[in-house]
Amino acid sequence: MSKIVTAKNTSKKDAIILRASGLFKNKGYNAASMRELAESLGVEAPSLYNHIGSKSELLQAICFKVAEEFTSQLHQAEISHKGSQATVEAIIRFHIRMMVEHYDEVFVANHEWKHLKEPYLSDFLNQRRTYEKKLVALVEKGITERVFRNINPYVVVLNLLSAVRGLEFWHRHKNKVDTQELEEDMVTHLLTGMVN
Amino acid sequence: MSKIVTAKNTSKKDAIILRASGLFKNKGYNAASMRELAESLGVEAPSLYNHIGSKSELLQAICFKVAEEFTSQLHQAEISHKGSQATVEAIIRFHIRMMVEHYDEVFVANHEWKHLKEPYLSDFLNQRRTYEKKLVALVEKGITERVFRNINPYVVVLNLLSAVRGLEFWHRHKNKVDTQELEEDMVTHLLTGMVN
DNA sequence: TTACAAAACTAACACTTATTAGTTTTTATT
DNA sequence: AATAAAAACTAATAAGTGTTAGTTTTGTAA
Repeated sequence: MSKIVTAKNTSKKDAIILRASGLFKNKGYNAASMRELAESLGVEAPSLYNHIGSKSELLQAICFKVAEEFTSQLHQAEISHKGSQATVEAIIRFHIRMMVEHYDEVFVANHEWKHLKEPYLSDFLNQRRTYEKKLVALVEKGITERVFRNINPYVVVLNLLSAVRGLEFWHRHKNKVDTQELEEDMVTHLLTGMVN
Repeated sequence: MSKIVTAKNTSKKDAIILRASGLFKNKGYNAASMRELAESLGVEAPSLYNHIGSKSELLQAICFKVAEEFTSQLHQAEISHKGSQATVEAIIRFHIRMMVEHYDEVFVANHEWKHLKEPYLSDFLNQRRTYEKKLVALVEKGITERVFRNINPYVVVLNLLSAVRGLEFWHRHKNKVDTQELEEDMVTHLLTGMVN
């Protein structure tokens, strides 16, 4: 009937993935049907297969795009050779920005990764473990440099990741707290609760 | 073939609900099939319907059991007329204990509630909103009494709930951090980062 | 041992799912 | 205007879903 509308410089595949992110976030991967996705794009379900290979490919695209962005930003932060505190702050701010600007994709990567098929599931979990380990190492380094307090670095990383993930709550209370204020408060609190 | 085995003082329905909690947690509500649930109980799927009404009834039972426990504990804490700080501490500790002792059920209530059917979905969300509001009010009271710092109470509650929910991460790192140490560290950190 | 109820079973249904095949329409290029 | 490629469509399929009906087995009490 109609056609899939794309913003300029984005392929139709990208348009589909973007819609899938919102749908998967709202209903969960399994409850979201291809018919539903197609309808939200103004198209019949089989038409999608002119642009994509399968439903699970959509989930893979979302999860690995997010994982890659976090991984590459962490890499940038590591090789920037700033101090430990500035590095951690940059990472926190990046997490917050991702959570605000790419909420749907990050949410899906956080909640629906378990529906990835092998070998993608193992791959994803490995990337995640690696990411967490690097974060722990970064905090440990800061501790030996006496930039950070001597708190169990696993607990610190757990608190950092929990706090930014907690922005999911905030997304349901947007009106209550201003965005910029939230970001500053959160960074300040997380850091000054941690820095010597 | 065989029979559903129950611990003493628990009905077969309760045994099914307990198994369903683990299954729903691991695979998600939609991906978990009744045949799978039945198999894990050593029984054929239709046999389950001698004890339960429907699949969604299982989800309801899990979600509302958890919601009720949190609600009633909050009520107990409120009428105990301890100081604001002691009250908040009791609530945090209860959250942590629930997360440790009833991980599966709490996880399902946190992640799979969106698959509840109406009117249960609205009911659940209302209970949740009420809970959060009471928590905010409690923090506000502490602020006016100058027991707590003057931080945006929504942000404080957000951080509290995020932190305890973050124990999901810890469940995958159990070996790295001792349980008791974790609880004490977390309470101390959350409170002394908040108390005057 | 007989009788009754609880709880298992098999078979089947109605429905939804992702996906494929084959065809027609649309779009772009010569 | 003719042609080729892209992308839509309709129809259909195989697999999986929760659930019901009807039947048989199991456990319990008289």
